Amino acid sequence: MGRPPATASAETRARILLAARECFSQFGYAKTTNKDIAALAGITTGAIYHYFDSKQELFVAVVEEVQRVILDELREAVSDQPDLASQVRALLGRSVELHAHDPWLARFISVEPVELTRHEELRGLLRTGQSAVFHFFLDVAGQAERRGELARGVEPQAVANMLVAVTMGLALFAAVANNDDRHREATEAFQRLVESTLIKPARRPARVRSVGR
Amino acid sequence: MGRPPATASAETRARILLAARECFSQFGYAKTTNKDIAALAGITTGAIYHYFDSKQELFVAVVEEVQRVILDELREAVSDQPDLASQVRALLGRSVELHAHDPWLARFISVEPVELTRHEELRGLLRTGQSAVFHFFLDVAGQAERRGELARGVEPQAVANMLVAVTMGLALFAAVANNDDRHREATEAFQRLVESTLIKPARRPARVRSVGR
Amino acid sequence: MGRPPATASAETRARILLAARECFSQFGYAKTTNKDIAALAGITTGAIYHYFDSKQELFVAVVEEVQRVILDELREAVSDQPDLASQVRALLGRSVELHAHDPWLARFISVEPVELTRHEELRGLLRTGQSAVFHFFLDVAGQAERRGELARGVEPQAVANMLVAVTMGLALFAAVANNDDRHREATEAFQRLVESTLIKPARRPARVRSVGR
Amino acid sequence: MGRPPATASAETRARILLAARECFSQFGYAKTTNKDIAALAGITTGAIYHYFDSKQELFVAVVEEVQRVILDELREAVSDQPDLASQVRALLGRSVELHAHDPWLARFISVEPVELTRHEELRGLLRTGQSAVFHFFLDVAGQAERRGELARGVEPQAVANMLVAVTMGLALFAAVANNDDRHREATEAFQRLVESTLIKPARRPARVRSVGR
DNA sequence: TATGAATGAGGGTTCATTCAT
DNA sequence: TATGAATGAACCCTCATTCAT
Repeated sequence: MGRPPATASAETRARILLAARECFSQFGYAKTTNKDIAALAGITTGAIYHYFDSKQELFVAVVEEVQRVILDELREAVSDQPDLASQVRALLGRSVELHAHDPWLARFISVEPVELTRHEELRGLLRTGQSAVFHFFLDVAGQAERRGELARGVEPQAVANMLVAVTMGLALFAAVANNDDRHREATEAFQRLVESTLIKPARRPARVRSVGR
Repeated sequence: MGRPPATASAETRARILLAARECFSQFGYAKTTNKDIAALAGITTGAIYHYFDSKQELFVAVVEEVQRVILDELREAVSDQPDLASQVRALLGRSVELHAHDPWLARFISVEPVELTRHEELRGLLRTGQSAVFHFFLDVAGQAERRGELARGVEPQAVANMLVAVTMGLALFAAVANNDDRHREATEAFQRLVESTLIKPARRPARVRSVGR
Repeated sequence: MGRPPATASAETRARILLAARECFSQFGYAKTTNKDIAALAGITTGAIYHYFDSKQELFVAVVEEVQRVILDELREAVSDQPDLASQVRALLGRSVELHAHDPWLARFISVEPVELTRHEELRGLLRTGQSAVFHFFLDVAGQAERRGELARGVEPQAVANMLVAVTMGLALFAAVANNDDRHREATEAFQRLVESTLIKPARRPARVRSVGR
Repeated sequence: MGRPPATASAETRARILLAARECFSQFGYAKTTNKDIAALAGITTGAIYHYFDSKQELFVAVVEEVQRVILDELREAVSDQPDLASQVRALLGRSVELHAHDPWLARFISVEPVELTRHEELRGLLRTGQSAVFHFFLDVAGQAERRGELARGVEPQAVANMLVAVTMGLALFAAVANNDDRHREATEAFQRLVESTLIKPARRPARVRSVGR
């Protein structure tokens, strides 16, 4: 209030973070140049270094910010949902909204784990774990198990893994298709799968067989 | 197959393609250097240019090769499967096998669409469409619809989209988790979802509501 | 001295000069950054520009200040010494004291001529000549000649050149060895040379031959 | 002989080393740019990296080469000289010749220790010790002691330190004065000091007093 | 007087690409 | 066919300098 420069400064920093998020989402870490980010933020490349020590640090700052926002969204979405199917529906719904409303935010979460896999320098800088989202899904699946919603022999961990994979896959699909409607369609189809209303039950239901080897 | 005297030249070209596939899978297009590829192929960077006009051309050559192989695998996997659930199981099973047997091949299919999105130069060079896999899944879903396996109001396109998304998601998950067992678990969980044996039916099944907005 | 109410401003300026002297001595002109100097002076880089027009001007200000101080020291040291050998001893002794007491001041005089050679921009800005120290030594040698202390055929200029070279060499040595004791040892050895008490006279003294070509 | 490319390559490498030696001597490590070196060597900056991993490695390569050459010169100069005074004369004479014949080589040895002091990154890369020249002088002084040429109480180490300091000082002087004649004059004056023929003995020789503290 | 945000030029370095051999 | 020397553009980053506050 009484400190305009600090305000302006914080605002610039936020603009850089936002621009970086968009560029990294769109082009990936390696292809994004400081010039891209600076141009989008309306500054020059040198100014970035007043706020972040390096491109690497900027990337992890984006990661940490996005993780925080996404986790808040996810947590809020599942609260008050009575069972797993509703929770998943809520999550997917929130995810679709996010994609429509802030594509770069949503896409970033499918970009981030890949970049962290590719660039070990980045992994080392990340203070928060990489697996925050996984733990969230593990929580959700664990609670479902405790409520007796999982079929016999189904491990919560496996469900969490699957949900992580599907979430990333849908985010990736949204990024690649670049089409909100197709994204919603795909999401809805998955939701029906969860609710067993996608595919008509076969006459003689296939016995559960192991997948793979 | 039918040309026994495969020249040394053809062999070198194959080695380059293989090395490129691995590097692109692991590091992405931008971070992979010609030197990386050459080193892995046991040659020098200059030699690459006897076989491919540019790094870009090399990438699309890998794309086309991988698409061919993958589509063959997928087509073979679904043949002789009577219904959608079995087909999906067969696809997923084959996919898990591929990941275990040739990780770089399998991972490449989750890398490729992202790279094509990021680098428009590459998109322009691709002779085959980017959506070969999508069309394959559309076929599968269309046949299921014609067999009456899809619930009322379910569009085959939506199912295809969802299957593409889930497939990419699982491939991504395999790449990121770098753990064949977790990958299989996640895949199996999804398969149970398809077969409605993952989640116990809720007492009063939630009405099908639209997901998202 | 005669202006008691030294303003805070003058004090800041002095701090900058001192910090600059230390940084330039230690890192040289090119490697020293304004930030280094500002940090050591306890201010920010912008403030430097209230006192000096540029890094270059700051450097020459340091040069001029150091030259003044050093020349005062040297002049005071030689006064009241009856002959060349005593004068040299006095000079060297004072020099050793300076190095022990204010290393950065002393080292600066071996740094300064090199920097002026390397950066012609700096040479142009220097108001005082570069050769003040040389002229001082020329004076000393000239007086020795007039007192008949130089051997036949020895030019005072040559003696002055030699003394400049040795002085710089010892200063350089002090900076590099970073060890006051070794510096004193070396200085003392040179002093004995001047007094002909370092090396025992050879039986048949080598005839004076020209050095070099 | 039968390998022209290797020859051309080695020749380019040598040209880079030579250009680097000159630039580092003239401008110092920090101010010398790769562009300077490349231009002088008649190539582009990128080519430097075919031969040296970094500017730092290039610098230490120059150091090691120059040390080798200089030490060979010094060793050859002192061989066959019967006593310390003659050895010093021979060394100084050779040094003057070097300065006249290859200024950059000679000047580099006064630049090198300073740069190593300023840039710790360089120190870490240097495989050979920094003190090769010092050890050489220590040898010379040690032999003189064993021949009984040093006055009572004179440590060979002190003599070596002094000789190193004087040598560096003369090299510095040559670089700064940029005048072969003045350099020779100064060197000759020092040589006469060694031979006690510079200054006439004072009537009452000053007692040997400690210099400094 | 002093700050610190911002600029812009330039430095070291990488790398796809070319080409003589 | 294959090498590896060489180029030149582009990248990340630094830093002297300016200026609004």
